[in-house]
Amino acid sequence: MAKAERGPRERMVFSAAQLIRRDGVHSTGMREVAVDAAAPRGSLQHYFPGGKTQLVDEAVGWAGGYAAGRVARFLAALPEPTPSGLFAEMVRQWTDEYETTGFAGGCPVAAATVDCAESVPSTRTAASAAFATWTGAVAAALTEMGVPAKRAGALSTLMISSLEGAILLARADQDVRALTTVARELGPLLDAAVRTR
Amino acid sequence: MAKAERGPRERMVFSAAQLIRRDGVHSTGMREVAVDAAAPRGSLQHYFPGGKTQLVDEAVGWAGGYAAGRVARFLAALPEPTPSGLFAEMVRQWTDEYETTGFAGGCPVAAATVDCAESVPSTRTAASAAFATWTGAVAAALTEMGVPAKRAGALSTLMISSLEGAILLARADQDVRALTTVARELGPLLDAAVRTR
DNA sequence: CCTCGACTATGACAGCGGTCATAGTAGCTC
DNA sequence: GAGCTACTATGACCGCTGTCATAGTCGAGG
Repeated sequence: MAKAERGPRERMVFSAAQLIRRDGVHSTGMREVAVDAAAPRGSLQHYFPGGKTQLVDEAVGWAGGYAAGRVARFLAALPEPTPSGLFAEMVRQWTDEYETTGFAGGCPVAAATVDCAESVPSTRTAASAAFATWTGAVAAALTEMGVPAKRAGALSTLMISSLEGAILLARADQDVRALTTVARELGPLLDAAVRTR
Repeated sequence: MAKAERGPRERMVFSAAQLIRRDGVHSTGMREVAVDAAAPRGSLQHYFPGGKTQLVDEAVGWAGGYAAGRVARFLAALPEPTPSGLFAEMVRQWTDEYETTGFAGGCPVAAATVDCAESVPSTRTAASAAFATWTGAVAAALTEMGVPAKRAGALSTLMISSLEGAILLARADQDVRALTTVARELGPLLDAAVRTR
């Protein structure tokens, strides 16, 4: 799972994100992260002197950047990009994972929000920033497709909200139906926002 | 916070739901629940021989029933019920709470899903059931408003997905904007599904 | 009064988790 | 080779948590 080429520090951040995604923040131990990343335990305190909080915050930030990067890649890959097409791709990433590898993981940013929003201010801030970079990427993609700037922000919020919620439902039900439903119902609304049509 | 009239058992379930809502499942201790419920610690093992798992499962179930009950009450209170009006009320419950008492709490069912979906099968099932009763109540309300049965199910999934996601965003941002945005953007789509119009 | 069941009250325990302290190694520069 | 820095390696500690065990209270029924 952890790609070997990266340095141990980045591997630990990556592993932390993966484990948080699956078990939540509190159930993910530092030792567990080190083992999963095939990194020495002593490196934790060396690279993350801020302790677990710092590691979690960086994992959340990493996830935000990763999600934004995916949006950009989707946009580049789609032949004729439309809002509904983008959303369908975002949803498909999850349905693909759930159908092939099971319903083990959710969104790490959501997990951090649920577990730390009230207790760890810096993590709450990190989650907010992660959501912001993600929605920002989506909004930029929408404007590039011809959606007026003002609505692009609102629609990106709607897209990511319904995606996050559908992920929750899908994991609870162990069924991708919520995800496919959301994509189908929201598609026409999204495409209707394109300016010249 | 805990209403005094109820018995200690119900108070503990209620307190568990409240604490889980705020701190997540794993960060909520049994002793803490007892204190919050003003219940004796010894009663935990008496009323919940299944341990923490049983308590959490019941708290999740309680939350599902509570959410469904709210839907029914909204429906009865609205003079001329429309899908968008129902959704606006569902959202308003959260914006009201956040604006008056702060962003301390999220949805307990979401918290249980994030923390236990992979590790505690019975809790995952309980969360699925809670979501099912909630979506069921919303779908029933929609059909009563004239939405065709098939779409009512899909729209209820969409409504709850986007509500749950918006709750996450709002908590992370400490700003109700995501909630109000979702309500505004989704309103017309929901009302357009009413059969005779 | 005695008993019995429901409930309450504590204390102990074993496990685990994050963090600190300390020491060791590797590689580079002077 | 001395010395310095970056990184690795462990062991110990302390606090917390869920759970178990045991004992106590209290009210109703016989």
